[in-house]
Amino acid sequence: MSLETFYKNAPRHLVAVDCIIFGFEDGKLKLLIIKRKVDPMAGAWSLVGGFVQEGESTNDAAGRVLRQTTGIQDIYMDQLQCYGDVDRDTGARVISVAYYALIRISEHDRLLANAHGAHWLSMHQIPELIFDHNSMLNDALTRLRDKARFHPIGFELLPEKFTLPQLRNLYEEIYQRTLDKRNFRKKILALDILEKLEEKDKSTSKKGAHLYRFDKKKYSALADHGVVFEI
Amino acid sequence: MSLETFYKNAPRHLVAVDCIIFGFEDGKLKLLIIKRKVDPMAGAWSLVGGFVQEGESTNDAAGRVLRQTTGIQDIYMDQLQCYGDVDRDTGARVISVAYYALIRISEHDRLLANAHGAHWLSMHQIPELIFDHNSMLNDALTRLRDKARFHPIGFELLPEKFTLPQLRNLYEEIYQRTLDKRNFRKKILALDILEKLEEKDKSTSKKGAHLYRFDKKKYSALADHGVVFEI
DNA sequence: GCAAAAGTGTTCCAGATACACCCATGG
DNA sequence: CCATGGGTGTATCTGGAACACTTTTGC
Repeated sequence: MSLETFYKNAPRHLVAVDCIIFGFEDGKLKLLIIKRKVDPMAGAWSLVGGFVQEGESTNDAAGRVLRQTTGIQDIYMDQLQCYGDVDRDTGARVISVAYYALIRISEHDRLLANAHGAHWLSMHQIPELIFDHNSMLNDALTRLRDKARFHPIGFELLPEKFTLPQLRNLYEEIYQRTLDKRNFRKKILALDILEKLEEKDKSTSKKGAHLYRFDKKKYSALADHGVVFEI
Repeated sequence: MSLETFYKNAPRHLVAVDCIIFGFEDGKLKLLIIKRKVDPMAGAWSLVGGFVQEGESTNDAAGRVLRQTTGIQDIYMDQLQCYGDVDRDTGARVISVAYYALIRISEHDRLLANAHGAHWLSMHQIPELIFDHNSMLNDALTRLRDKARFHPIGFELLPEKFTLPQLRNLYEEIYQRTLDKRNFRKKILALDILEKLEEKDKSTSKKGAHLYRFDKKKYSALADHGVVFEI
């Protein structure tokens, strides 16, 4: 078979990306979802997504979708997996590549998000989503937990300065269980990626909790190599 | 935007599946690869793959490709991830979904494989593969190791009856390090998924090693729930 | 002065690791 | 009888888990 016929005879498909966008705010793990604008299922809740364009990699497509919705770029994003069932999209046969992203809610453009009809909802408020988007979310949560066991990705969700109780709270949200204060503190400080600041955050207690910042160099070294970071 | 234009205006893409097919034979972890039949890169080594057809899910496509090449079905297979770079295939823009499979070499159809120009090569013999197939293989190896830490998938690669030294050997191949005989034996037997047979395999020693078979019920319970199975 | 959250060490236990000798048998 | 790979038990160490009281300060 010639090159021509090999590629020319193959069927072509619509390919989309869908983004599971996690954030952390008010001590809750949240998800950014939108009201779908087009039929079928117009008006229903949906992950943010879009079609992969000609000359655009799937990674780039996911970055673009995220940027268009939240206004930010250069954020943590990983491919989850491809969803390729024939009938998953009731409007047409669409193969979707799902990505999950971790963003600092404080740093994103709320106005832009609102303009796109996007909303941050905490995990227990998540409604029925269109198509297989609830499955995607579940898979993303599983992946997030797996990933967090060996990589300190939790930091991607926090503002630049944060307190240890905040960080612990984040992991409690991710794993849906309480964590021992002392053990958590011990383990996290042992990683030696945190810089303790003089400032305190008194918003949640009279005594105030020390603010920390992570040491970007040490942090990225760990993030790259992968650390055992069981909580 | 109407349903019509939303889906109709979106670009369509060639979508392929590529399979990283692992096997285990003669104490070596092996990979099934073929000589590519079409240009570009005709004659070069390649993973087995094919285009996703209309009305065919990506999972089904991977199953079909595997069946066509090896003659077997109902085997362990998982999606690895999607490879979506624009220029990854030099013949055309093709988005590929990679799958990895674990098969018992003894049970597959060698004649069929040969007819397709397929060859089993052990890991250290793997040549340069086309496109991004070497990356896919590396990613699959990483995934295999991760998966094997918590799921007893190693069994998928062995014949029905196997000896403990064989099983240990398999894990040594997967992890590329030697494992302590006694500790391995202790841990594997503690899982309580093995049935010891009376027969011995004397092909590798005068004394002979006991053959084992795994208890399918207990095995699948573990495989489903996921076990901590650190070696 | 008291309520409310932050911060701090030690003990215990389980599971991982390290390690050396005897066994069975074919040649 | 000996070479070869199979099979077995124990001591040690490390890291995770459990656990309660003191500190600070705004009200």
